[in-house]
Amino acid sequence: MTKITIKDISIALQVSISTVSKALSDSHEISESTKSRIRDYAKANNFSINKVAQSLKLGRSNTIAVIACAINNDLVSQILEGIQEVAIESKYDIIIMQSMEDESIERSCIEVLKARGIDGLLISPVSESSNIDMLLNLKLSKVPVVLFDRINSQLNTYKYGVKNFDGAYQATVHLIKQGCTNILHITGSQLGVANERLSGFLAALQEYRIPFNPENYIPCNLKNTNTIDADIRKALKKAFKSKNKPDAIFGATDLITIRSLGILADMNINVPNDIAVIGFANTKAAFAMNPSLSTISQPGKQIGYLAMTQLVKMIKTKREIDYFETIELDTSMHIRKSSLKETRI
Amino acid sequence: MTKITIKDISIALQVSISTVSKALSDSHEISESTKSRIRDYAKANNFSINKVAQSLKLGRSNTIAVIACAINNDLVSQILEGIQEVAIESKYDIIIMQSMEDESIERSCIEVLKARGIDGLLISPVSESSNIDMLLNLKLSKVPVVLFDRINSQLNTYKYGVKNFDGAYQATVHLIKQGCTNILHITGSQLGVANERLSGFLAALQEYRIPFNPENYIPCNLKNTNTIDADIRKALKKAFKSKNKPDAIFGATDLITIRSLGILADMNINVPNDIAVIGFANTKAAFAMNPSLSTISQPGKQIGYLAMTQLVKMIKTKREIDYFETIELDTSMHIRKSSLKETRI
DNA sequence: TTGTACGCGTTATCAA
DNA sequence: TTGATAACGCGTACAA
Repeated sequence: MTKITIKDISIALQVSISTVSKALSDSHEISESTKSRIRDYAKANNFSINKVAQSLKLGRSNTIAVIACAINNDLVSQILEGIQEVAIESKYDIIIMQSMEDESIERSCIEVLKARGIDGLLISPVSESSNIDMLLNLKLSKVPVVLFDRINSQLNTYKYGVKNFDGAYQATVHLIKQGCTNILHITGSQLGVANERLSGFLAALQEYRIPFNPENYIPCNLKNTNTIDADIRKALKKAFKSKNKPDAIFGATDLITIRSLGILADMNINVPNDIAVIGFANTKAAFAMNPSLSTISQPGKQIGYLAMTQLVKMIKTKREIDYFETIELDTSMHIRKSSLKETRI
Repeated sequence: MTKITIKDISIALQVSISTVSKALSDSHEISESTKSRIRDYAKANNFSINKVAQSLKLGRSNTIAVIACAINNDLVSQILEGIQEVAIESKYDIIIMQSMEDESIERSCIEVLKARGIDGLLISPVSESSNIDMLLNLKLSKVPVVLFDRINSQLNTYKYGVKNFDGAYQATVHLIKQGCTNILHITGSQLGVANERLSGFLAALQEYRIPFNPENYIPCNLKNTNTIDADIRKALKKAFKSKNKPDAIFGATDLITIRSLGILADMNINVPNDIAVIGFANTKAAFAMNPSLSTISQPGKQIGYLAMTQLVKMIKTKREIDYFETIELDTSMHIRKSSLKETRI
């Protein structure tokens, strides 16, 4: 048994190819009787339409693509959930790809997708300027592009992310209100959202008249867990050797914050009493940490939902769009045990 | 600027379409001079070939698809890494989809992929018998299918997973050697790999002449974290109220084990002294738990690598294959603090 | 070395 | 209500 086409059906049923085509798309031009004959035969021989030919003919594929830097984190999976929800309602197929934080992989993803004729692209770019040319080219080819999460790209289009400044500010204020005055900010050296989070952190310090010690700014190499761990461990060792020991950590990402917690446990440093910990994180395991991890979390599913909804809208209104918005949603703070000084309970 | 085709190039350069086609695929039939003229023009106008038309013509798409039940877990992301590695060398594009543990979503994924003309499919099926008909149909349409992770499907093809029995056996023996005799096995009610893991668990008990208390078998509803948490919490409460309290937990999955750890912390039950914990898990955060989580982990990347390599091989040798293997790799045990009774240190 | 002509499977236009 | 035909963009015999 091999693939069967509408031509095969037309021969078997002694009708024309166009009749079959119309019947299968439930055209009003075809009588109910022939429609059902054709449908029955199609089902019986489990015919499935050749979408490749269909795409070629129609000039659209009913497919959108998502390019994320990595899909092995909770924020991205939550975003994908939101995207899928819209996709199912709106009957779009989704292609998921990961750029692995690498501009050249990102480039080849975009190339492949362009060649494959997607109807729209959702992307969280590797960096501020990565593959701008390609994305621009897509836009010019009438393929709408919407950004999510990493919304610092120079590309002019719709962007969906969160208020990184505010989230960082709130987290820092929370720590300060716990009595912390010597807060480490562990972050990434080349992270798109790092600047805003740093700004929020600094703003909170300033607000409460807490001097900022440049040594407390700790950028890590986010390449992999080994480099992250090494950088964190080194910084913590140094910090705890100094005269005025740190009393809190504000982590800029999921991974940074979680690894910090593990390293502290390994160093036998008590959290939250010796040092409080809070950080940006969407992990579902925050609750399962010990102490349970306080987090600033992002409305991942909603980001995906909104971004995809906008993309679909742009696909359907083919008209050229020159007006764009950047939507920054609120983060939410989840205070658990890791940032609650026990004297305060 | 809109999309440009080889026809456009042929007109601009005053050559025939076929010359352009041949030139772009570096045919020896075309002179170097025309080749470079054509290539230059193509690059200058950032031409990208229409893969839809190409697929239609060639009858293949140079694309393989991966269907996982969910991509928000470390095992799956590691498997995807392995797959991507092979894909990059062998120049295949990858489409990733998730079935969300739902047979009907799985079905529509397969339908879409079949219609879209993929060259091969890697799938971790929702259940033992889910969509067997569709997968069989794909195979009969000469689209090779390779299974990974959930290799209990009735489909007859290559399958790549791990020795679940052995992994469970080792974990249980480890607990027994720590002095545990009243071990809870928390698992999933409808999990493809659950039976083998249960068997390994029971075999270890029998080996060490430890009677099995049926109450210690705790199947959870894996639908979401709420149902999992509720089931675990209920079971733990009950177990700790009984005369002979449990002294260990062997968790069947990532999520189960991690949630158990969190719930225990929440119940103020000391791990590992009150109760030791070990479980199947590939999470990178095991280290960051407190106590750090002992795990049985799977060689995810290798599973992906091998499965994809086999798939590519099957795609290239178009010949009908009727001989298949099931490859079960070794798991590895990582003993951390959660399963080490302190009296033993 | 280059060009002509056909077909992949589908939809759409127009005629019957 | 149905059918013949052209076209989507590309690759490939075959002819020149």
